[in-house]
Amino acid sequence: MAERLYRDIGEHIKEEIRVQGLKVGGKLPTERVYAEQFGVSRTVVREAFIMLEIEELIEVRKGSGSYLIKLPADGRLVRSHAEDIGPFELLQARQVLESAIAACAAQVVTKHDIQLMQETLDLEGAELESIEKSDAADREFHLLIARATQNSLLLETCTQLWDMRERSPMWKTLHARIQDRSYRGDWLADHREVLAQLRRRNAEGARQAMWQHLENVKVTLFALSNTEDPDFDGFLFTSLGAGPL
Amino acid sequence: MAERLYRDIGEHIKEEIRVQGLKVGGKLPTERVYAEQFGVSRTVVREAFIMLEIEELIEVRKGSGSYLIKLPADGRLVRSHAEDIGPFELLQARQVLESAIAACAAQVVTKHDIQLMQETLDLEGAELESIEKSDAADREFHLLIARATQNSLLLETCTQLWDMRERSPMWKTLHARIQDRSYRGDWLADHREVLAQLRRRNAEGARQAMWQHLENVKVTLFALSNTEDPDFDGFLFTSLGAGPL
DNA sequence: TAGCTCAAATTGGTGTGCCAATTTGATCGT
DNA sequence: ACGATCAAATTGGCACACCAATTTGAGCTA
Repeated sequence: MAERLYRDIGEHIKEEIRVQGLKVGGKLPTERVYAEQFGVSRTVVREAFIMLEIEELIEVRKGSGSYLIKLPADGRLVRSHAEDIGPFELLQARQVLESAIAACAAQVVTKHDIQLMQETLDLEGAELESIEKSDAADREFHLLIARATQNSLLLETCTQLWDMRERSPMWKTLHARIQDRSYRGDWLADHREVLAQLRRRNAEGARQAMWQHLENVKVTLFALSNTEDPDFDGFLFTSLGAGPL
Repeated sequence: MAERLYRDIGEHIKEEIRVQGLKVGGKLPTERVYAEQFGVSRTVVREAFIMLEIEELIEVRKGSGSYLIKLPADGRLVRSHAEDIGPFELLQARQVLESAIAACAAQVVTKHDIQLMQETLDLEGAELESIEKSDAADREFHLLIARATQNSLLLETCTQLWDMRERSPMWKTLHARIQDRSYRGDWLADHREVLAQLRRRNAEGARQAMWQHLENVKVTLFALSNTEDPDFDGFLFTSLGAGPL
């Protein structure tokens, strides 16, 4: 396969770097040198360099040369933009992070925040039939909690976690399955419990309520993955770890 | 801004994809079309396509065209906010999130993880004089904890928080101030306490040790901001909120 | 001798042309 | 009318040539 030639060259260059023991900060051979060494045009080497640059392995300086930023990983560690993450891994991360965020929010939440959350849950309850609407309310509720911390980074983190859901094509499949069920009612009850704890300014209670909520979601997901076609089973178990609290 | 032209074009193409609502699986305009549209050569567009390909946003098929694999995330979110975020807000977010991550890690940490952390702390202790070295060890220790959860999203989140530090010009100022002091020794003791709790697989202990560590860092930061020139005072209080636990 | 200047060499940046794989659709045979 | 075939159009793959920024060092000057 002559296709994706720049990838082959890029991997060869990585190997070359490893073998020759180039130090971080050191200078790589020039594009022309590699071009001759591998018997390809400089264009291809340049493309390979771009690949290494995107992977944050090298830095390219016009008129000077290219320099090693960090040693290329042998196996697998490059993951600048979190990609193929399974729903379980995502849910576990949300469980760990959002329960902490809920505990934080409980200590600084305002009456206004509480009111907004209440309205959102009312909406979620009223629109249980509409997947679109109740799902939007679901997301909104979680983000309102993060917003209540008044820390933009926590809100940002939470937003990223939720955005990641839409990016995964797998989530669409799960979505379709959950759609047929009535777990949404259970989850709404979870949400109400979280809100109740927030109302009482009970940090530990909010943490545990949020933890339990996402535990329930995980269990649901697990049940779905077992009872139906096992097309995406390998997908689920990227890692489990971490029990409650 | 003639340098790194392919990056500009690549970002423009991402924006184009978002704006025009191209569906996943859909076909992108050809390299030639983009070349004309942006007024650059096809070579540059090709490089931009390679960038998107490395980021796993598109798939390039010879003789056919390029196809969207998933919607590009709006990268402006993190980066645009990164500038406006004060050290206190960042530290608070780290306190909330990293303490939860530490609790999670305590439940699944392996002997090997513990060993790596121990070595990192030994290094941190040995290099207390070198700002560079001990700071790198500091970062490494925190990331090792996140890595121990075996959840790539938690690691990713933690990494983003630390990367944000470098992005803030303010942190350099703080860095220079802390450099003169010997808080590093105190923080190393904090780290050792966290590691001790992880060794005992004590989730609650790890959570509180990490919380206390970052509380100490916040206090240090606060002290520095009061005793010295008040140039960056307005900078600090973006939000405080959230007490311990 | 130390330092400055500037031109040549080095190195990455970009544009153009042609090649190869794929797709498309018109044409021919049944 | 249907389908197989194949040639032309489309599209990405690659090489080469030239441009621009940077570095280097020889030679000049103080």
